[in-house]
Amino acid sequence: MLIGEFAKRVGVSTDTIRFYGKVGFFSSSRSENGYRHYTEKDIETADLIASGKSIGFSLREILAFSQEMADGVLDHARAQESLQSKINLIDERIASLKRVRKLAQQQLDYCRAVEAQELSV
Amino acid sequence: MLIGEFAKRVGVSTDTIRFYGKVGFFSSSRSENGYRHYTEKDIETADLIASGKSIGFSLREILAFSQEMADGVLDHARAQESLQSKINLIDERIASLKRVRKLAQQQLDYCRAVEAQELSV
DNA sequence: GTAAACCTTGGAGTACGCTCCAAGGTCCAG
DNA sequence: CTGGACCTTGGAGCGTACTCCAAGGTTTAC
Ligand SMILES: [Zn+2]
Ligand SMILES: [Zn+2]
Ligand SMILES: [Zn+2]
Ligand SMILES: [Zn+2]
Repeated sequence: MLIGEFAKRVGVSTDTIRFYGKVGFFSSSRSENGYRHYTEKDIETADLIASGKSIGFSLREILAFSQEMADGVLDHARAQESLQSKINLIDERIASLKRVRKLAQQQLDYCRAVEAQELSV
Repeated sequence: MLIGEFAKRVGVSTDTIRFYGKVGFFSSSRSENGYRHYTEKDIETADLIASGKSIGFSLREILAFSQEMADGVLDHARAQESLQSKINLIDERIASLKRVRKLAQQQLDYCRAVEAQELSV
């Protein structure tokens, strides 16, 4: 499919798609008139970009990750090491999020308690 | 304490501290010669910035959050609503992280399986 | 054959979060 | 009173991730 349809399907602008292409994502095949072509696999890549971005990875990190997902070319030891370190990073982020969540929850509880006290006085 | 000592204690550059100050963080008290002063409370703020950043919040989001943490001035209903929405956002991020973690884990398992098969052939 | 709806490139501009000057004031030790 | 280690401001520059625009080629539809 062409860039307009592709962009609509993945929910971003055509400019953004071209930008991702420059970074190194997608199959980069063109028809004779120069128009970019996108496949279902590119849709999966776009979904991975969305996921990665939503959890705070940079486009370059996501690119490296998606290349490890492709595997086959890379040697297994390297790919496994990289995937494992990515998993460790994710675990750290989850732990961080939980810490901040706890902080927010405590503050929320505190705020409610103060409010209740104010109302009872 | 002065900016140099403060920056060292929180582990960032003095430029970064001044930048955070411009954004709106810290107590912004100065001595007569114009030097910035920082307190233990500012250390806590800096820690909050570090946590917030590590989990993908922007400085403005962290600023809003830290102001809600201060509370007292704001009305309770508003503060509670905002804290709750922040907790919901954190929960979404945790869910996203877990999804990507699962993807990575599957790929890792797959990579190991392929490697094992290659060795046995 | 021309209008509309596509596509192309390049380059400029934006917001964020720094980072690095330059030029100069302040403070303290010897 | 001079050197060195602080501090100040302002402004430039940078990497990331877009976003917008101008100028122009292609395709399809009437
Ligand atoms: Zn195609
Ligand atoms: Zn409250
Ligand atoms: Zn002080
Ligand atoms: Zn493998």
